[in-house]
Amino acid sequence: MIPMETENGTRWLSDEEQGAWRIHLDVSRLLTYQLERDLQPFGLTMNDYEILVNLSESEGHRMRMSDLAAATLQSKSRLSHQITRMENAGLVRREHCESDRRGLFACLTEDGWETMRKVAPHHVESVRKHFIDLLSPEALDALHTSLTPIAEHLRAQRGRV
Amino acid sequence: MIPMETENGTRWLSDEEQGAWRIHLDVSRLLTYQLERDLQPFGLTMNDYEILVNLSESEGHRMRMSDLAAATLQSKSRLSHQITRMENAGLVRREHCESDRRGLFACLTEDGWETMRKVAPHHVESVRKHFIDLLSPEALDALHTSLTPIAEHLRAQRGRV
DNA sequence: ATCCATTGGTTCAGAATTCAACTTCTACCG
DNA sequence: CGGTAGAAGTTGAATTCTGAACCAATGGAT
Repeated sequence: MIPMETENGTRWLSDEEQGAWRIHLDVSRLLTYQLERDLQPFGLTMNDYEILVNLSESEGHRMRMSDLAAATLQSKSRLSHQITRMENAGLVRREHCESDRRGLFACLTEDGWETMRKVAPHHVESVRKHFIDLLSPEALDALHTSLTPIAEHLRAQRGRV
Repeated sequence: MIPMETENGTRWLSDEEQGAWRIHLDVSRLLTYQLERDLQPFGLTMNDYEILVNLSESEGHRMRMSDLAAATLQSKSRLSHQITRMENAGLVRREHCESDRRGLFACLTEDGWETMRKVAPHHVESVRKHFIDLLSPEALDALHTSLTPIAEHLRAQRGRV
């Protein structure tokens, strides 16, 4: 399948390409919309949840702000605001780092941990219902295989220029 | 592959499932980040661009606000603000609808159309570079096939409750 | 030791987004 | 007809996000 070219040399998308692209866009938006919605009854956003996950999977239930920002693909600024909000909600606490006096840890509080334990099963159920369980194991595998290089490519671009 | 169960009955995700899920999340975020970035030099956001696309593909280069909101998966409120901004930027104009006096059309202006023609090739190139061209035709096809039912499912949920 | 370029993080102002009124008009029911 | 439920859009206030400017600490160079 050779990409169509036109006068100005643009390699426009074929119908198949368009289709794949648009469906990817749609799914990612619809999905975050739905997951967000399923999380709402617990008073959490996807953002909140993702931070809880990251913290609860880390040593000592804490992470350096920068690392957390990198892990969640957010700007430092945004994360800072986010953590402030979560701190006010009692889910998280800031702690100083002795080895580097500029540094701060975001630490899961007891409350944050409890929230996590309570919410996780529902979230997983939600992810299953709206995504995982709608894919055959082969499709899942194919997805993983074909998306991985893209993720790598994009991560590499990320810092650049 | 049987989903693992634990005491409380939660069907946690297997490693493969986790992997597929997380990569999907990452790709969709990294991708919008990158596309946004590639559009920035032209003074457009993805949102702006998507609206231009929708309008330029419609009869008479115009669409009813509601339809546009539905097509772009935004709330009416958000679209309204968005169109106001684009109107101020001269890309779009609001026009009354005679058949329904509540209704409004968002119409592409000459400027909007020109912008579209100028930017589209770059955007397509960007989509190719960061997504399409990194997928084999088979992968593309598989993606389309496996994502379509998900999109349908999510669209069906969308209105519900 | 002293610079100074970098890193880690916050803050502030401006822009975008959400959510809940609110207005106007339509359509339908009795 | 008259009344009213619902649709189409907008508005405004509160929240979140972005990007740049900023401060403080670090880690090398010299």
